[in-house]
Order: sequence, then structure tokens, then C-alpha cells
Amino acid sequence: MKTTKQYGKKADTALSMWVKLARAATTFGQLTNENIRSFGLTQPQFGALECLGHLGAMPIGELCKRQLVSGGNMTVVVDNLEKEGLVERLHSKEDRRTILVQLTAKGQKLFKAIFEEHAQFVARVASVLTEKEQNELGRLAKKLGISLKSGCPKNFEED
Amino acid sequence: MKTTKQYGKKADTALSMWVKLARAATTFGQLTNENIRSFGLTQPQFGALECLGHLGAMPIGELCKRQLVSGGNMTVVVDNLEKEGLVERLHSKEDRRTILVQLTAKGQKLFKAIFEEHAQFVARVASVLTEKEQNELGRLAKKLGISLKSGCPKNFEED
DNA sequence: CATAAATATTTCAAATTTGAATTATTTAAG
DNA sequence: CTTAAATAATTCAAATTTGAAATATTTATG
Repeated sequence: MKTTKQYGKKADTALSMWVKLARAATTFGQLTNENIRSFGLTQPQFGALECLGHLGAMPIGELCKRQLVSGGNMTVVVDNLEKEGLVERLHSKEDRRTILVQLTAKGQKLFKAIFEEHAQFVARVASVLTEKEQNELGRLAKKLGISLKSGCPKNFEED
Repeated sequence: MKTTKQYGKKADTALSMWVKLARAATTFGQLTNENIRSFGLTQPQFGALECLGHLGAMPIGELCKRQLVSGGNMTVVVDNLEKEGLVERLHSKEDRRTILVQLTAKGQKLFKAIFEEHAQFVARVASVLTEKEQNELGRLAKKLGISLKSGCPKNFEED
């Protein structure tokens, strides 16, 4: 995208970064998605399984926040995982509005079976960058993501 | 995501980077999307307009490649932009299979009217990173994206 | 205790996205 | 020239995603 010196230095820098960030994330996502499909899961299903596998049972809303998807969608995702017998819903004793989702034995087994392989796949894809570069990219992406989440764009500082 | 030392150092590094990259891109995208909606456009519509505005007329297929969306989808996007009178289809003289899409006068006008503002919005959102950090993030994301596009994950180097 | 506000999930309709099949055209090979 | 393969765009059905409205429950206020 030839945007050099078109909108001022700051804007050009930001636009250039955003295009590259979006391209990298989309392309990386398409590759990992192929891998995930080969396990018979969709991307959001895998994401939920990963969350639950690593962090244990949590409410639907928590899954939404972590996976950055809408509530309506997560309900369907959990529905489908439940149909496959991979997760189950538990009504929380303390607050009956919240529904805890947790892996079933089958879900645990699948998680263990595929996540190791997926991790190696991700490592292979990422290996076009050195580990040092990966750390640096991660650090900057984290800083950007966290800052945005905590409401920074409201700071309308007019340059 | 607590994945530290779970899948080996390389895999942990890669997984950690990928999570952060995906989060940053999603969050940034959600913010820019709100801005784009305020112009009465969808994200892919805006992307196509941006491509055409900056680079001039091009075939549908070229738009697909640049925006990383499927062909069927881009046909619909161009249909809708055409309905709004923002772009027009031209049958190429040399190859009548290809259909060139170009901005109409109205499309040009809209592009000029909104892109400047959008550029400033992106700059404001990105300003949680210094310009130096933005350049570095862009450089690494570009390297990652380009390497992946050119078929690197086929290199099955088993560590 | 009763009411109002807030929170968690689900349901539903609309919009988006993909991938496969189809149509039209061009290029290559015999 | 004719046929086969390749390419460009479109159409279509299925799956995904979102956001708004509905339901159920809890918390706060009087």
C-alpha cells in the first residue's frame, strides 16, 4: 500500500504498521486454521477448548472475553462442543445465572492429544522469525493490545 | 494464557507471540471497524475503496489477493459498492474474462473525504506505541506475513 | 419485603464469509 | 481449427458472526 508521505508522518507510520499487522495475523490465522480443521474442530471451538484445557472451568462470559467473540456466538460454540461430548455445562451453586463450562473426560483427552501437535505446528510456522524476533513482536503486540483494551483511543489528544 | 514451559521453549515462545499478535490485531480491528461504520461502510467495503483509491483500477482477483478475502465475497462487496454508485465495473479490452473495478467520481470524492480522517484515527489508536515501536512492530509483522505467504510452513524441519 | 438496576446467558434475525460448482473466456497442444 | 486445460468472475448453499431482544437471576435501594 503506497501511503508514504500522504497523510503526514505519524499517520503514514501508523497505517503502514496496521496493514502489516493485519496481514500477518490473517495469514498466520489461515495457516493455523487449516491445522485446526484437520482435528475436526473450528477455530472458535479450538480456542474454547484451549482456554478450558489450560485454565480449567469458567463461565461462558469469561470465554467470550478471552476469545474476543460475542456472547451469542459463544453459546453456539459451547452447544456444538457439548453435542460432541467434549464439554459440559455446570450450574454454579453460588450464582445460578452463571454457567460454568468444563471439559469432559473426552474433552481432556482430545485436548491433550491435539494441543501438543498444534503447539509444534505453531512453532514451525513462527520459525520464519528468530526466537528473539518472536519475543519482540510479542512484546510490542501485547503492549498495543493491552493499551487498546484499557480504553486508550478515548484519549483524543489532537496531535 | 499460561503456556510457559509446557510445550518446550520454542513452542511456548511461538504460542505466546501468536496469542498476543491475534489479540492486538483483533482489538485494533474492532476499533477501526467502529470508525469505518461511522462512514456507512463495512470493513471489506472500506478496504476495497482504499485499494482502488490508492492504487487505481484493478481486477476483482487482485482485490481479493490484497484484501485476503475469498472471491465469492469480493463479488458481493463490489456489488454493494456499485449499488451505492461508488465503483463501476469495466470489461477489460485485452482479456474479457477480467473485470476492472474502478472508483466513480462519487467514489473518489468519498475516498478523499473519509480516508484522511481515517488515517488520523488510526494514528491516534496506534499512538499507544511510539513511532519507533510502530516501525519495529511493522517490520516484524511484515517479515512474518511475507515469509508465510511465500510458502514457508512447508519446510517441515523437525526441530 | 418490593422494586429497580445490573448481570449472565440464550434466542433470533440479519449480515458476512467461505468453498464448491458454474459460466465465460483465453491459452496451449495436437 | 479443435479440444483440453487454465483462468476470472459469479452464483449458491452452508457455516459463522454479530448485535438486539428476551429470559432468568442477583444485588442494591427504599
